[in-house]
Parts: sequence; structure tokens; C-alpha cells
Amino acid sequence: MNIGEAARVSGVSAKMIRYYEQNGLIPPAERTASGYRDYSTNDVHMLRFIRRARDLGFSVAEINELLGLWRDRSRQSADVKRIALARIGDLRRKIEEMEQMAATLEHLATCCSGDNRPDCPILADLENPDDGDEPKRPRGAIN
Amino acid sequence: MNIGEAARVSGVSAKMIRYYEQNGLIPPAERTASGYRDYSTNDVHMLRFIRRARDLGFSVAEINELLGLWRDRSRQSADVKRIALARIGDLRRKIEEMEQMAATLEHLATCCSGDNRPDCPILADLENPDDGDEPKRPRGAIN
DNA sequence: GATAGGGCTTCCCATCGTTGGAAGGTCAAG
DNA sequence: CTTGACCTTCCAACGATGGGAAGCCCTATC
Repeated sequence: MNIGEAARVSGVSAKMIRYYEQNGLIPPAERTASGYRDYSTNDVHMLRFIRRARDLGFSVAEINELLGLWRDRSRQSADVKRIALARIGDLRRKIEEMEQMAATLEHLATCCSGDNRPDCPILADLENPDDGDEPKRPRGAIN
Repeated sequence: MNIGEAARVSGVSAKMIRYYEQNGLIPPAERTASGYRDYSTNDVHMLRFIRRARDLGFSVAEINELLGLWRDRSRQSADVKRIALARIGDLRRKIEEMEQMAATLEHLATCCSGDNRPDCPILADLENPDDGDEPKRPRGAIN
């Protein structure tokens, strides 16, 4: 299938597909005799994976690393496992933070459920979590 | 406390604090007689909240909205609740996606735990989730 | 065969969040 | 007094993405 269809079914814009190819995130697409990029369903899977990972805040570099786990047949399995586990750790941490945030907002929603909202505790609730002093800062992954 | 200390304890760089102030995300800081910005612990809470929200992928605009819930005393409680619930929905959705991704990576990690890694199913596992065909696309957008 | 709508390429520009630096000045603590 | 932290304003860059223009080629349809 050509780039337009691949974009449609993967949810990644044609522009970004070309961009990813240019930056080595995906291998250069096959070309038809007339020079059109030609995508397999496998390529589409890769694109979907990329999109999902981007949606979750993974940087392109990180996605590249993840795709490498699958791509590089030559890679040490221990390496693969290590990287995967590290990413899982990141995810779990972020999930926890998100749950905290959701809880805070839920508290806000219920505490304000009447018509007379009291002093809303968005901030008060959020000061306890670990961070702030330590600059662990993995920062949105991006970068 | 001055901006440096506020940055230190909030985990938001001094530069970003000024940037947030400039963009109305936080109200202009008090100033000492000599013109230094002067931050209260409340301000620090706000900064921490901002940082946490940014880490979770909220855009500055969204954070502004959230801070507004707490800031604007004049706001309709129903409004506050609506927005909070919407954000909670976003979070829950993202948490689910992250859990899927973590599961996939876990599968990868265990399937590759031996020394002979098989065809890794990163992509195969990821094609089933809803998206891709339907263009719900809050994100990248197709073009 | 002509036309329209993709695709191809290479540009350049804009956005957002963030960081970095320079320059030139003021302040506070040693 | 010196040093470091702050003040200001600027300007640039990054990564990821979107938008567009220009010019040319391909494909499908009438």
C-alpha cells in the first residue's frame, strides 16, 4: 500500500512517516517501480506502535530503542530484557503518578460537588509526593 | 523565598518559573523592595503541581485550566466538576494505554528471557487495540 | 488521451515547551 | 569588596509536528 493508505490505517500522518523514515526510526520503505513508497502490514504495525508510544510520551529516541529490540536480531537477549524492564519501570512510575493526579482531581470534583465550593485542595494534596526536592526529573521522557 | 530557592524546592527551573509567570500560568510573583521575586509555600505548591502535570503530559493550556479551577473563586462549581471529570477521563484512558504497553513489554521481556529470543511480538500484540482504523485521534491527526 | 488527485522531492515557516546563552545591571552575604 | 545570585531583555536552538509551496511524475477515471 502507498503512503497515504498507510497513513490512514496507521494513524500516522504521511508527513510523519517520511520524517520517521528520514530519521531512521523506520527502515526506508520499499519502492514501487515508479518510486512510490510501498508499505506492508508489518510496516503498518510498526507505525501503529510508534503512534501509541508517542501518545504515551515516549520520545522518538526511546521508540527507536524499543523498535531496535525487535529489529536487531543480533542483539543480546539480556540487553533486550534490560531495556524492556527499564521502560516498564518508567511506565509503572508514570501510571502511579497519573493515578495520584486522578485521585486529586476526583477529590476536587467531589469536594466541589455542591454549589458552594470550598477551598479546593488541588495543591495541598499534591505536595506530599516524593519529588520536588530531588531532581530525579526524567521529564516527560521527551528530549 | 527567592526564585532560586523556589526553583530548587519545586523542581521547576527559575527560567521556567519566569516563563510561566509571563504566560499567565502563575500570577506575577510578589516582589521584594529590591525587585526580587518572592515566593510563598503556596506558590511552591502551585509550581509542583505544574511540574507534576507537565510530567504527566498535560499541556500548559490544560494546566492553566486546572489551576483556574482552584484560582477562580467566581467559577461555577458545576464547571469545575465538569472539567475535573474530563481530565480524570483522560488520565484513566492514558493509564489503560500505558498498562497495555507495559504488558506488551513484559511479554517481550519474558519471551526473550532465554538466550534465544524468538520473533518478538511487540508489534503483533499492539495491533488489536481499538485505534488505528477509527480516527479518534486526539493526537497527531492525520493532516 | 485528458484531467484530477495522489504521490514524489525539497524548501521554508510556525508552533509549543524548554533550555541555553549573552549582555548589562542590582543585590546580599561572605 | 568580591562573589554569586538575582534582575531584565534578547536571541537561538531543540524535538515533534503541522502547514504550505513548487515542480514533477504517476495512477485512476471519464
